[in-house]
This record gives sequence, structure tokens and C-alpha cells, in this order.
Amino acid sequence: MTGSMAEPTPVRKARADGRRNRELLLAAAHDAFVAAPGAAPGAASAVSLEKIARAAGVGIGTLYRHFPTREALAEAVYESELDEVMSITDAESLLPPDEGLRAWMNRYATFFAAKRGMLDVLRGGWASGAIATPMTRQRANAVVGEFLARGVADGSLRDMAADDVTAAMLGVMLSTVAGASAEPGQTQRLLDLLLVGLRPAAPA
Amino acid sequence: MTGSMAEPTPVRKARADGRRNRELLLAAAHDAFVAAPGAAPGAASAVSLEKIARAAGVGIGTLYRHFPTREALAEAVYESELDEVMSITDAESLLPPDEGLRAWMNRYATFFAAKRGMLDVLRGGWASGAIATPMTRQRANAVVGEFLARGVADGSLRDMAADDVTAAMLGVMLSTVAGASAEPGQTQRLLDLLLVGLRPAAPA
DNA sequence: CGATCTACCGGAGGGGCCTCCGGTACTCAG
DNA sequence: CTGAGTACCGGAGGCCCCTCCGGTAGATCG
Repeated sequence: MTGSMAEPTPVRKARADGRRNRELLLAAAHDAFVAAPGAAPGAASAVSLEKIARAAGVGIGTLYRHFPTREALAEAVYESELDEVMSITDAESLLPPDEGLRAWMNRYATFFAAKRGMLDVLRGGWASGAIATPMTRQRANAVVGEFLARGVADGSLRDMAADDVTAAMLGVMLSTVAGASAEPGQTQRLLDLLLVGLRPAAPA
Repeated sequence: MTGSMAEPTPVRKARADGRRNRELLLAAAHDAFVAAPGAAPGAASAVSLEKIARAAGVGIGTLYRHFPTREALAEAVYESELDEVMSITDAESLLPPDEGLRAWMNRYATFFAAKRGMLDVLRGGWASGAIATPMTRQRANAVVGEFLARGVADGSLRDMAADDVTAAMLGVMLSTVAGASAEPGQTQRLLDLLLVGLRPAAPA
């Protein structure tokens, strides 16, 4: 019923303390994530949001208002890195689509593995929705879809739903990178395995 | 250094109250898991261990002593079902190995999906170790390895590390069953995709 | 330059997680 | 049957999660 009503363009500008607190929180969170991983593999680092708020010198309520979920906070902290990962590099663009896709997945896996601190913060939430926030996942789908389209065009990839491929890739990440027992070679082997399935069936 | 010393076979027999409490806890946990799923897909059911202990009429400490981790509790509750899932049925045995493996994976997926209550209890832990407890995972590896061996023998499957295949399967489960947004068809499609990768490469 | 009006602050509060330890009551030896 | 030793009990305690709301300080208007 509200139809295509445009937003009333709120005139008031954001309060200064609001933006300052946001920055403080981001900085504190970043520090916490970076410091988190910890050498001991067994240690369940897991950053506390209350500590982040305290480090930023704001109340816990303020943290939750700016970042309603842990995911939102993690996403904001790694925003620029995510932008990079969620796009196709020139090098990847020049490769044949199947190899380009493989290269991109590898970049994604590296990002994933490097941000263990981020994973620790997300821990406990992803059963209820996503390792990849809906928006982030859409972005991944877009990238995957682009590779698939090119691959279908030149015959190097099968015609598949992008979200299926994204799901398969995330599955590999979840079971080989996120788990404590991760062995790096396994991620590579499983991504290769996935790519095998994506090639067109040999003409019977 | 202790070498192959046999355990001293504790003579004292388990105390009666101990075993009784264990049973009470298992019963209460079972009820909680079954009641948990809840119709509302968005609802974050998530059973509380303290509630289970209270329902069983024992202290929280008692629960933790009998089942040191949530995983241990879930495993104990579903022990018999797990035994069934972690073995090969006659029907599966009669199929060609590749189809048998596919059928078994399907059974596993069904189990996984049916036990959402179990998943909810596990939520929050599996970044730090496993959706599949080390022991459960070993059992899965054994089953997968059996199929692989048969498949390699008759040429219907490639020679691969069983744990890689298990990891891939778990990945599919994690990203298509565990997530809230699960679409049942996707699990099937991804398992099919996995099987494609497991077939021997066509002789170039 | 006030006065007003809200957007934003911050922490108290109810609940859960897991650990730790003093006390109990069950089992076994004599 | 009685006493000794100990396996097991149960909850208090420290930490974290997330929500909710009274109060305040910052932006805008006259």
C-alpha cells in the first residue's frame, strides 16, 4: 500500500557521537579479531563482544545498536577485504572460465583461512542462518554466476544454478577450513573435486 | 613408557544412583530434542542444558559429569540411530558401489535432517571441532572407505582418500541441511554433483 | 542565542554456559 | 552389622549473551 513511496530523505544529519562511537567500535573489534587466532590450535579463542565494547569505551548497548548481530560487526570490520574477494580480478578474467573460477575459489579459501578471528566471532551463529550473510552470499552468487555464464558460453562449464555451486563451495570451506582439524591440502583437493563435477559431461 | 599395560579392571561396580541419573538425563534430553524443532523455521529453538538437568531432576553438575560436552550428550541420545546410519544395509550392499554410496549418503542426509533438535543442541560448538565427533567421523570414514574399496575394485569409483569424501559429504550437509535456508532439493543435487567427481576420469 | 525534540547512550537484568569443590550416601571389607 | 573410604551429587560463582528503557547531549528551529 505504501507503494513506491520514496524515502523522505531524513534531513537531520547523523550525530557526531554516533559516528565516533561506530569508529571506536570498529577499531576495537579489528584489534580483537587480529589478536584472537592465538597460536595454540586447541584454544577456543572466541572474542567476547562485551570486551570489545569495553575496549572501545562504550556500553554494550551501543555496540548492539550499531551492529545488531555478530555477523554485522564482522562484515563491517572486513568490508574492504570482502569487496576485494567478491570481485573478479583481471588475471582471473583472462583465464579460461573454469580455471578462473578455480582461481577465484582459491582466493576465497585463502581469505577465509586468514580470517580465523572472524570465524571465531561468528561461531555459534551459523547454524541459524549463514556463514555468509544473505547479502554476502548474493555477492558470491553473482561472481559464481558470471564465471558459469562464461564457461557455458565457451563449453568449459556445465549449466548449473549459481547458488548450488556457491553452496558446494561454502560446504568445502565449512568442513575443511572452519573445523579445527583442518588440513590445508584437503581444501585444495575438494575444490578440485568440485571442479571436476562442473565440467560438461563427456558426450556419451 | 607405560607400554602395553592393561587397565586394572576397576573392581568396584558403578553406583546405583549414578546409573539411574544417567538414565534420567538421557530420557529428559531425548524429550527436549524431540520437542525442540518447533514448527516456526525462524525460531531459534536451541535447548538449554540447564533445563534438561532440571527436567531430569538432577543438578547441572551431574549432567556435565556424565556428558562432558553437548556432543557427548547428543551422541548418547541417538546412539542406536547412529549405529544404524553408520553401517551398510543389505540393499546398499547389493547395488553397484557407486550407487550404494549414493544411497547411503542419502540415508545419512535424511538422518541429519530429521534430527534438527540434535543440531540445535550442537549449535555453537562445531566451529571448534566437529559436527561429527572424532569417533563418529571415524565410523563414517569406515563406511565410505568400504564403498570406495569396492568401487575401485569394479572400476565404478576413483581411488580417493575416504576422509576427503567424508569431508565433502559433511560439507554438503553443513551448507544445505544445517542452514536455516535449506532447500531439500539442493542437498540431492549437490550429492549427485559429488558423485560425478568420484567417477573415474574418462580415459583421455 | 535559547528552547525543543529526539537520536543515541549505557548499563541493569534475566538467562545460559561451564567449573569447581564441600558434603553425602553408597559400596565393600572386616 | 558397622565402619571406612570414595564415587558421586548439586549448586554457587564467574563470565558472557542480548534486550530493554530512563536519561542526556546533540542538532535544528524560532
